[in-house]
Amino acid sequence: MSDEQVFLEEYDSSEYPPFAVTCDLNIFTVRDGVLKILLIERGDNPFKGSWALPGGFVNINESAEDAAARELFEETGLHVGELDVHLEQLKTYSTPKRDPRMRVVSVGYVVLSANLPEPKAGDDASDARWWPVEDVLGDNPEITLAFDHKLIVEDALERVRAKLEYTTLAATFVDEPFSLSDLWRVYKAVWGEEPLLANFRRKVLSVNDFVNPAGEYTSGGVGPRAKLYTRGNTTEIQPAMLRESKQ
Amino acid sequence: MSDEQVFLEEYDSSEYPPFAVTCDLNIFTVRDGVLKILLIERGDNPFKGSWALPGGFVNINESAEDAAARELFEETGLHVGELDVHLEQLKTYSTPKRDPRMRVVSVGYVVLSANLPEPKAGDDASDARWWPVEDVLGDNPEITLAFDHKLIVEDALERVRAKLEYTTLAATFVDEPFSLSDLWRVYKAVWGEEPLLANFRRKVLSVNDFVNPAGEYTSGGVGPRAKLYTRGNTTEIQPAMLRESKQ
DNA sequence: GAAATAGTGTCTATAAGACAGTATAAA
DNA sequence: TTTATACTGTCTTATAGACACTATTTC
Repeated sequence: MSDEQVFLEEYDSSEYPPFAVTCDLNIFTVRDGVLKILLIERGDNPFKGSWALPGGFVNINESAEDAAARELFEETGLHVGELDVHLEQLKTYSTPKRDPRMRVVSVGYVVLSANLPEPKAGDDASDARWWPVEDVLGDNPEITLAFDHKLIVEDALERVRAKLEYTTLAATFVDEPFSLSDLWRVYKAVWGEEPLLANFRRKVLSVNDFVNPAGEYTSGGVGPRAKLYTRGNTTEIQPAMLRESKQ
Repeated sequence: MSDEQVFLEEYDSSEYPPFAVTCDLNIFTVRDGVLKILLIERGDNPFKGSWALPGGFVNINESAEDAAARELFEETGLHVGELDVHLEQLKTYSTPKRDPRMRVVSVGYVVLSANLPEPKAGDDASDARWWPVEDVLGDNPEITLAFDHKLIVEDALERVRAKLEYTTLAATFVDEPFSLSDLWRVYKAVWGEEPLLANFRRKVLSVNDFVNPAGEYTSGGVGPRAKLYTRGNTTEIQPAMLRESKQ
């Protein structure tokens, strides 16, 4: 046995402070032109009756990313790796009293996905539903967030807003095929402000492989038929498309 | 006692997997026109003789940020809150076998600071020194990184490079007062490419309150006296100053 | 025809890339 | 006088903002 192997055999890890590690998922979708986030009403203490981000404990033999992907599937049926599902790490939250039960460090994640269905009630939590992000972060008295989850949602929203500026992630929010107006409504919903549609069209079409013509057109509705597109393979928008509030 | 208080009194947290939580610091400085990172040679197993990021265990009653600030002070004498010290969370690393001793989740941080002194050897680690980042990430056989620290340094470097594009953080790398050429050399060292000096000057001076004239001029050296500046209060550069490789 | 929507074209302002050119100080 | 450095100016190009305008479809 090598020196290092002997060391590891004899190593006693019990002297270090034990933490629980969890993941919290900010799952966003755009429905009816509104940015929404999936929250779960807590059926148990602590924070019984408050709303919380979906998530859970990281198992001893999995990474936080794996735990996040697992929880995402359990909660929504979505698989990471599908083209219209995006998962990324947000930030880690570790203030000592953030969970009154025990010492918990939580790794936050952001998930974007196209038009997700209404969650079926009574799965494992007492209630799960899509909330408009505006209600969650505003002063809607119907909803109180558990733990430090309001802070986490604030960080997640800013991350998503910023990412639409310099990545093509907006396209993960729409079902294929989509029109440029569909994509424009995503920006409108996420940013809470509307780029001028004519300039928006010019920008999107000028970014190579942001969207590709699907060869189809819309039918029905008022006005001319809109050309439909599918998602391209480019991930970055260069130069960025800036929010008005960032200029 | 309230329902929630009773619940917390009776709560048994022992059923959840115990993790150790650490922080790892990527402490960057620019010395002699070269971007350098502080590494510590491991005197003990595991990875004895390899180089590792400074850091340590998060205590049960402190946040990961507090632990990072504490370790930074222990390692360098720097206090977070000083004007030329910047600390920010990078990312959390949690793959199951990343530390062979035990299950460790590590929160990575990035620290930027002006021209730091050579660390005094034989503090608590067997050896501590500034390594050129290029050597650390290149194939210099003199240096092997412990754990997944090479991956962490790669992420940290990309973070710092990106941040110089859209923030004024480059100024935390220079001692006050500084000339525009000093600031330009920071960009050159971090990016590994040089923006055209004339255009760089125009850009920096066009960003309101990026730098402020100190009213002084350099003395000595070849050529005309350079005007000196101090750091301004603006944190964002809008529009960003892009690397050539990002265009 | 009115209204909503899809899409085009153009004028202007801003900012960056490229680079020429002037001035200053030390060796 | 040569060399390195500090700094200014200008021409061109790329891009975004603003907005007018045409075309198509439903009611």
